[in-house]
Amino acid sequence: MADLAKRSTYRHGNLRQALLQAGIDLAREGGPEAVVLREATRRAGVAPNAAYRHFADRNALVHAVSLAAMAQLAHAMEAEMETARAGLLPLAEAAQAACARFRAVGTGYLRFARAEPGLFRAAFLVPDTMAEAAIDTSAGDSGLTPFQLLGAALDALVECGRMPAERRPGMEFLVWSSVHGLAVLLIDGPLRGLQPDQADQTTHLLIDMIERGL
Amino acid sequence: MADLAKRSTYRHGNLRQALLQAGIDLAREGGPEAVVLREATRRAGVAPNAAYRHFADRNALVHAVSLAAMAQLAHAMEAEMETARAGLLPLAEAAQAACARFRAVGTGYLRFARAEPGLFRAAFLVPDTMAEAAIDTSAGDSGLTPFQLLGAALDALVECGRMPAERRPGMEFLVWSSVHGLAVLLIDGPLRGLQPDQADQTTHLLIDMIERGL
DNA sequence: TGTACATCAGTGAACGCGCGTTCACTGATGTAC
DNA sequence: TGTACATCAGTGAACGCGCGTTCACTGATGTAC
Repeated sequence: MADLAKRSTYRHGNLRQALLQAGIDLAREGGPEAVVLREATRRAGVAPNAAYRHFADRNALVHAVSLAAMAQLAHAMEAEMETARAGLLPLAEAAQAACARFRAVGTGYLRFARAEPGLFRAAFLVPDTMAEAAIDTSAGDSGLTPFQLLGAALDALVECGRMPAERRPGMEFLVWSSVHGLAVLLIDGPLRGLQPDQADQTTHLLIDMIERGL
Repeated sequence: MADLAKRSTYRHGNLRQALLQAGIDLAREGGPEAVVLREATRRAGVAPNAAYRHFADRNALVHAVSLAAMAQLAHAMEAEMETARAGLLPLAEAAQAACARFRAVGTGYLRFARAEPGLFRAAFLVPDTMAEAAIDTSAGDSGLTPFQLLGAALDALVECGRMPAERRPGMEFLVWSSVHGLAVLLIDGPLRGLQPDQADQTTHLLIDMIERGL
């Protein structure tokens, strides 16, 4: 940040934060495997081993970057939901609002994946083995993780009768799979050549298909 | 293969094939980034630079491995389709057969991903930028790539009236996304902790959801 | 059928690279008296 | 208010590692005469 240039003599001040930010930048540019300890210290203007005052090893830095990336994903989804909410007529019925919210969850997810593919990939290192790791510091302003945002949107669909309650259990995994798959194919996979408007269109069609299948 | 041990003096005989096989083994064990030129030559019992007689560079080897992995994926899907076909009653109607075939495509895809996660990941380096790269040497016995197998299964669903024709265009991308996403979440992502039977169950539910959404 | 020769698949040694990590250190800062 | 001292964030040099790749070479094989 501003600190990076300012520092002329040593005694850095906020090296941990500077290293984390450098790590985030690296992940943004090249995904999680591009988070290289030495490069992070270079960007922070510091000797390579200084990093070990703040992170146990490279893995600890990557993990911190991953958590930050997950939080950014949550933010992007929240922003998309807010945009969708604001676009509704004041007296929209509950069902319409729930649908719009659900679509915004998916749209926000895919928007972030396409805008920040490196961070998106970095975000998916963190849940160490279980989906239960959703209770994390990887939340957005609302305090919810991306996974929880999706769950809440599905709950709303059930409440307003837009989706049968007996299908609700486990449904977040199915919806998540669908949206995540498109994200991966778009940013890493064989669909990476698609034009932005084609990608938008495909996103729209995918969410249509999911809605039909709820 | 057998050659690997047999070779005592040099003049290898089939070094290209041996290197490719070693590369496939490496990808199986650790994904595409584990395909290391030097290790492949070690396994083939040959000096590191000997590889350059048969592959332009490391990338060329990885690419060949990736094509082979894609072909194995196609094989797994074909096998699953054959199993499904054999399980039908002799006089099953077309709609039932088409559904079974469609489900087998998805099930086979996910089965391969879970059985061979390293190869599965390696397979997805190959389509260089476009989905058009589907016309490749990455086909199975039927001569069809995984992508084409899915397309054919969808065509059959349209023909037997199980799916509206106007939704057919582009549908393979949507179905592919859904199935691929679950594969990624199961092998790399937050769902990697699921028990095999839970994964089976989720696979089943996902394909149910897709069928409803066709 | 025998000999000279070109080919080219493999050898062996070496290169430069950037990485993560460890070591013994130094000197500015904050604290106790 | 001034001084002695412990703390600890950063330094500088070095390590071993495995990688991809290049070089000049050698010697078995297949071919032309």
